[in-house]
Amino acid sequence: MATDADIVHLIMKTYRSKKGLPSLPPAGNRKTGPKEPADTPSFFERIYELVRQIPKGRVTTYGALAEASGLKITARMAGWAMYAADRAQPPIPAHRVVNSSGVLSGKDHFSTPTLMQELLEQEGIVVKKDKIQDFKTVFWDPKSP
DNA sequence: TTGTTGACCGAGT
DNA sequence: AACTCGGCCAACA
Repeated sequence: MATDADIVHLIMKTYRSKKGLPSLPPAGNRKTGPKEPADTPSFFERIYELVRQIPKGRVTTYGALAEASGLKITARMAGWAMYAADRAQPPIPAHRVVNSSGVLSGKDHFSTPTLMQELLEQEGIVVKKDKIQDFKTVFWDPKSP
């Protein structure tokens, strides 16, 4: 079981240096995306705040985050915020957010094709074919922590 | 202004 | 289980 520090270290590998902010695309597949969290009066920080509360070994969904935020935003907007997750400070455990089917839909945004799955497995979560097993058990609802 | 694009979702087939 | 489809809405071109 990895410590929080280990996890943060791994996630940090995907970060561009803070000073070189403009250099975004981690894997070269980023087309457009949200501006810096600070620019948008933001539900960004609100979402990130919730993501930081997800316990190790548990996951939640974009829709659950949107609903729990208390803001009028949709799951799509939560996903939009996660698009800039690598710029969140302090870092957030972005690997603990999956879609409502338990699929690792955001895995392409990590530094390697397997990093997201590896981080989850380190926390004891079983992933098969990009899908979380026993999703109901592992799911954590930010609305009722 | 309009059309297109997403780390989405739920219902339907 | 694996698809579609309509709704969603901020940012871009």
